[in-house]
Amino acid sequence: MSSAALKPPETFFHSKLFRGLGHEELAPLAAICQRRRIPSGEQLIRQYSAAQHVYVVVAGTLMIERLSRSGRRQVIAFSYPGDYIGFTNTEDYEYSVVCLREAELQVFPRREFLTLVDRFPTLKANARQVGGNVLAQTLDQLFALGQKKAHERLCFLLAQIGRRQCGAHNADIELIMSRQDIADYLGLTIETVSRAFARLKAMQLVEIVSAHRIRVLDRSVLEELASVQ
Amino acid sequence: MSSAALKPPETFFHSKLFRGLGHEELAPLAAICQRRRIPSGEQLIRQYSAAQHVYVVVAGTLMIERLSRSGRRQVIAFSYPGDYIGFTNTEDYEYSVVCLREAELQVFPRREFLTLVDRFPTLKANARQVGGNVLAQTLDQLFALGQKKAHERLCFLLAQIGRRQCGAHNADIELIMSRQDIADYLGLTIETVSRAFARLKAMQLVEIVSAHRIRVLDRSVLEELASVQ
DNA sequence: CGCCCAGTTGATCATTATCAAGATTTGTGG
DNA sequence: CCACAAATCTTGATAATGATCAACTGGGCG
Repeated sequence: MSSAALKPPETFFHSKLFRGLGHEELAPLAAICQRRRIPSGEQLIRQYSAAQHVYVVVAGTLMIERLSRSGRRQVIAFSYPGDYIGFTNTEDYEYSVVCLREAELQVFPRREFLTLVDRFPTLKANARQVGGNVLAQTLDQLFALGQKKAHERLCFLLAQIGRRQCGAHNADIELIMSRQDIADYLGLTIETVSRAFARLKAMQLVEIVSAHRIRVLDRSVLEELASVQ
Repeated sequence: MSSAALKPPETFFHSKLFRGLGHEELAPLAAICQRRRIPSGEQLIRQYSAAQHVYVVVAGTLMIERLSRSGRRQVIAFSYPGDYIGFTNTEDYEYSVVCLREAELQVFPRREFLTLVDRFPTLKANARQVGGNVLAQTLDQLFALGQKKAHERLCFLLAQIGRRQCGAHNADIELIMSRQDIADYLGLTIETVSRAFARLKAMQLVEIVSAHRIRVLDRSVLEELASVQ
């Protein structure tokens, strides 16, 4: 864990949170920023623990999930580079965060970070927008779970991941998470997820290169089935 | 629509948003606050319209919903006195709001309201908490839709309404919304909702006084089935 | 009074879950 | 690098749950 104060500010450019900021804003941010590397499989945030930090994903993939006493699990989101994590308004985190693929994160003490958010209008506007995106994304997922069939929900996830990693080549979708993770994200079982993949393949919407690599053959139909609008 | 500037500040006390505020904070709030009465059935917010106002419910009940192009509907929340509405971080509302029971609202111009939020730390803390509650509530609903069976989802709604109106007598739950509204909130059909009621009755958890009045007979079991923790 | 609408109940169908078996991938040690 | 074990994923058969279609009930209101 080394201070990022010595790092060039370009490392901040990965997130919407820091878009349009000048050196006078980035410098104090860098001053309170630390770096953290999380190996795959490790937990970053434990549900119900005190919310002391805000994170920005620089590299890797993480999964946000919620467990109930009865042992049921709801996956809330998959986090990619540029996403922020832990920006809750409550005292405690209401979810756990685990690392799916070795990740690198920027770590900010929550209180100091919020102070800077208050001080810099651009940062504040960004934070508000990013916070709004989280709610919007959750509402999308809510719509998918409430109104869509299994194969439509899977399209919803594929389209979402496709949009996220469109910076890469736009042909293949890489599924870092397991079938169980997908099932718990979509409110299904692994068997139903597997059959939903088979169905999309039969519909010639996708080609299943491997269990974790999906080639989209008809993006427009995929988007149509995925649409929550 | 009359300005609330002339009204006594007690009318503000209904919402968490205004808890702990002194006169120096309430006065400028009152200065930008207007009152609005909405008749039952009328629309307060149209999906995708520009987010220009923030509302606080003083009386009545409203329903927040989202419609897709394909005609499917997801009900997102039912709003009771003390709740705020429209406090989005995006440019446009991503949902519609309709009135279920004649409502009275405080109306604040969004921009001016946010300026005051910035100026007053207590108000800011309150706004943050309330905003956090919305996300928390949406995550609860997400868990219910993803992980729970029909009768458990119904318990989730009943427990939620029970908590909201517990200021009243704690015996009966009044359901202002229709069975279709409940169905679209829980991601079910009206028939399944009806059968879920019958099941809870058979389990002796509730008594169905009338279609819109439910007597809870065993709160602890109801809460257990409703629990998302 | 009788219509209309919301809600309920019943019969049947479709979808998803569960249980079980096989296939494939991944990880590990030789 | 291969072989084997373990874990993950897929597929099949069956059961449970919820959706759909249809008929019926009951309360509110002209």
